Amino acid sequence: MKVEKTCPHHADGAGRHHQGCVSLVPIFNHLEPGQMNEIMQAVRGVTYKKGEMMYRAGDASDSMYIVNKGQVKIYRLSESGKEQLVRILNPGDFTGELALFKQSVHEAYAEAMVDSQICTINSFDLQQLLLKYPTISLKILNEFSNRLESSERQTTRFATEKVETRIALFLAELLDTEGNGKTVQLPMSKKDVASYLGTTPETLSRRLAEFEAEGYIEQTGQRNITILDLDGLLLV
Amino acid sequence: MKVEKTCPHHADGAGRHHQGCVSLVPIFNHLEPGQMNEIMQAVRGVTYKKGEMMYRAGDASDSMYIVNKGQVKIYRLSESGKEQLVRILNPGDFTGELALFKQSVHEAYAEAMVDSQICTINSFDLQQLLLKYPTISLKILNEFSNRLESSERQTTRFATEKVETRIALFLAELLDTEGNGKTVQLPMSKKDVASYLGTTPETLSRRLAEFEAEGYIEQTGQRNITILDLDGLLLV
DNA sequence: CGAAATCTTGACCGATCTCAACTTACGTGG
DNA sequence: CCACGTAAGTTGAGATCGGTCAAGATTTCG
Repeated sequence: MKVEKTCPHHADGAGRHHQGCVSLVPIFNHLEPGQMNEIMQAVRGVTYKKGEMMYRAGDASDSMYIVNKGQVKIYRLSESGKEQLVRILNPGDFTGELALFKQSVHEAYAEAMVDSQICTINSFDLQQLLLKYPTISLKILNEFSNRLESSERQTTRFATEKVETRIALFLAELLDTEGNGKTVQLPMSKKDVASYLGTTPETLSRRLAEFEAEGYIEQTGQRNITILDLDGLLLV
Repeated sequence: MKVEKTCPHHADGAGRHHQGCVSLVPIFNHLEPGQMNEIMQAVRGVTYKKGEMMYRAGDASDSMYIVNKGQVKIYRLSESGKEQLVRILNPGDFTGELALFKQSVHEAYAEAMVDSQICTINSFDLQQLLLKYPTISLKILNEFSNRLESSERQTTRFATEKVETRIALFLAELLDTEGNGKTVQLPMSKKDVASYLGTTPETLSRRLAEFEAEGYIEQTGQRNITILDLDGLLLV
């Protein structure tokens, strides 16, 4: 649970670490070098070990977290205590946003899935930057738009589609997003996929077996799925 | 389907209509009069009759819509064609945001539930305003944060709670938001509530009848519900 | 190599959807 | 202001989807 600070930018010569960190963040990478430097002043680097929590539901929220290296999983607990995986952050993704623009507490949990390097920006400092460099706001607004769009799409799927269909759509999206030809690799364990899709590992396993029996897909290894008949899959 | 333009701001003396329109919009109402005038230059007023569509899924999206008077319902069709009500816009609320920051098409439908007055701002003009007055961005970011938060909360509920619990939570939230004492008034028909909660009118009707039989609530009229035992309701 | 986690498969049960009939409320026009 | 037609809401019966519990297989990692 211990948090180690890395690349403390006040230490001599350590600033370079931030260069790598900040410049790979989409919301900042359009700025000029001078502005970039100013941002680096506000950014702190932190590393988390696998399994460490970045924040928990109920924690006060006062920073934005940007993933520099590693992978972070965001999940929620429902009112009745069940866990649902909300999303996985990869390098360049950020979180903490929900509470950045109002005083509040986190509603979700953020856990490092592997050893990860995270950059944090204090909420107040970020607001100052946004006021000074309005283009950053547009970037963030754009990111929020996308996330909101996909969250509402997801909500509608949960509200109207059965599990079988949600799984098929998930596979189709994977194929679209990061498919190499016809094969997709699950970005997380099947257990986590089940949580993400609002079902159980048992049901996921059964449905995938069905898809395979019907010739729509082929499972090889534990995380690789070849899509044999995308159209058939989507007709389910 | 006919759209009538009202308060055309180029016509003499018609600007006053905008004053009322713009000033009641939370994202603008912190600005000074001079800035407000500039914004009014970019805003157009439009009225929609009950049942008219403001936009449909697939339409190109290039404006932000702000409800001045009336009520607008936003809903989606899932991949399999089922409808889900996403939210209801009341005066001061806005929509169209998803596509404002990237070229894209609407994924949802916006329909006037009653005769409504809407203010629209062209996407390009809005971006100029955001760059000029960064505080507007912060307001919108704040609004997006809230909406994202509630959308993800909703997703988690769909993913993990059964219908009974979702209904109970919905009632509890209504009570919290706009409850006068112990009585809530449904903001829409039960049919729409069912759609919003991702269930059917039949199931909603049954569960409410159960709640009533168990003494948690009392239904009077078609849209009024008195909460007799909130704790009992939430334990369901 | 062994413990722990993940994944799979089976059997069962319960929640919710569907279809259908009926009742009630609402809006329009006479 | 009432009557009618349409939409909304209710209630019942049956079918199905998906969750739970349990056992076994497989994988991973120390």
